[in-house]
Amino acid sequence: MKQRVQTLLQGILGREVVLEKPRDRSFGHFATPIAFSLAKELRKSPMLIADELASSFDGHEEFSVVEAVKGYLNFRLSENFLNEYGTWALDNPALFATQENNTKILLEYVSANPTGPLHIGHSRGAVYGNTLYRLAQHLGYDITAEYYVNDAGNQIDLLGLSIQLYAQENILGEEVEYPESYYRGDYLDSLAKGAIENFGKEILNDESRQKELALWAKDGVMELIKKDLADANIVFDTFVYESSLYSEWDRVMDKMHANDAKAIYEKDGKIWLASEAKGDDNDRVVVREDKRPTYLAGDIVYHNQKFERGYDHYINIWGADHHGYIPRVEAAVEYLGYDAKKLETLLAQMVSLLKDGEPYKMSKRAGNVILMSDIVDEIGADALRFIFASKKSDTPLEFDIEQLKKQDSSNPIFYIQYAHARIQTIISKSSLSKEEIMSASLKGFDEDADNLMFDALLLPEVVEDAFNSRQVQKLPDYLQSLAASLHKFYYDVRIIGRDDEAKLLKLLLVVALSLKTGLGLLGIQAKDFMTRKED
RNA sequence: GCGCUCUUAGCUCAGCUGGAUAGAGCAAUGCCCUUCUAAGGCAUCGGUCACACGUUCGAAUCGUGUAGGGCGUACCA
Repeated sequence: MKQRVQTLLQGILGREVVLEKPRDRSFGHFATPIAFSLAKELRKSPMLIADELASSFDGHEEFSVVEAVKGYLNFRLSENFLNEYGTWALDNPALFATQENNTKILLEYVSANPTGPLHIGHSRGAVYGNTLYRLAQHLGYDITAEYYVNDAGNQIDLLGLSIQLYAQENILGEEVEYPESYYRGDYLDSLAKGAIENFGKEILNDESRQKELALWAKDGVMELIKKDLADANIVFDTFVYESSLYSEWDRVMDKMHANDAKAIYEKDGKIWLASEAKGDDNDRVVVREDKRPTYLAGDIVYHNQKFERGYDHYINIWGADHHGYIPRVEAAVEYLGYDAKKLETLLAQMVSLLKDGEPYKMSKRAGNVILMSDIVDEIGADALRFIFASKKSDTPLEFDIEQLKKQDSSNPIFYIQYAHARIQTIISKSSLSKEEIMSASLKGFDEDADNLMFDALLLPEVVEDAFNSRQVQKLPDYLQSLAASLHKFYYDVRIIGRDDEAKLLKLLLVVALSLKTGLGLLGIQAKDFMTRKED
């Protein structure tokens, strides 16, 4: 809608135009401060310029009003325009707010180590990534959601050890001395029991079999993680296992070397990536003295594989604690001969927790980890998703655990759900048939109704903007304000029994479509009915 | 020390590429259920947009500096 207006304006004015939404709706649907920037070059007052511009819009039927106010040029869209658009949306609900696009995107997110179930800190990146994914799909992008499984390295060995320790203490009843680091949690119980079934009890005391145990257990952990994700409506298209990549390491090193002889070099018995020349703080070790590749080596092979698979754009969503890692991966991508600009790394900032006003440190060792599944059980996946989707992902976030757990009706998600449910209730109580409602026209509304429809039809811009700016919180913000408009309208106007019942109901259907589409993009199902809250 | 990032109402956060009087939710106070679900509506209270300087017709927004917080600064992932 905005786009159409914008291209229209550019056609008429013959230049780029900044279009904004006036704070006060009485100024119109859209406004532009164009006259201010023209004032300087034309050496005329903005008021005068705006007046002249306004008159050049005579006879354009998309607008009902174009007027100059204090130098601003304000536009109001015409009834015909809004009626046509709203009716089209109701006739083509699946197309509403969609676009055509054939850009291929690979989105990697979550990628938590397979050493335990997801905790609350993972939720943020998970919800953020999945929301971006849904937005992109809706906008027509060919997007693939991928999970990189770090099933190699120390943390996997640690998983094996942790299962052994748990079993020794809790199943075999032995005295256990705990080392510096190990994992802890209820999930180890079923893994330990499963291990006994699979391998026999001997494996629990055999230090040399830790790796074997861990490699078996990681699949079980991945199942837990997948279940946590699925319970929050988060699904992946592909999983890539770090362990499967190292066989390609030599080929990838050769590739970098062929592109740039200085990319990789040996020093002190180790192999280094010359990332400093590409803007990193230091060069980085990729193969240690004992020939074991570092984590970076795995990531280089992984990114090479990503680029070989041939996407137009790559998005990684990482925890903010990995931000120092970006330059070295970009350096590697360039040495591999690819355009590092195609790789976009977004950081999901940390979630810090409070308990009774005091900082609460989750520690796997202390066993006080707040699991994502705890929160989903407590408040539901919808509420969890809404909380994280409505916060800007790149600012740190503080949560009081108790408040998080008891978030019920104070969560704005219920406010939005209720708006949708209210519409459904009215529709079902009306004696009018769907056909009668749909044949009405969305014209002749008073100002309040007109504004409500305009608000509902803004969804496409919000969706596009939320994705392009990677600021998914714009969508929940919008839905909340649309729900507020609806609630107010509901209170002010008793619809059933009015002369213009049919077209008001049709208007509400447009609002419902917008709410439902928007919620769907957040991975939340719109509700047609809500049970009354008990006091 | 260096790099990145953040600082807006009592709390949690919005505020789009500079634009019209600084916004929401929660909290606090008051009002509205014989009306399509009160999980709702209305009203009040609450801000030197961390601070300073600069750019501009115009700054919460851009630039520089200062203060404070977070993260990073691994041959850990």
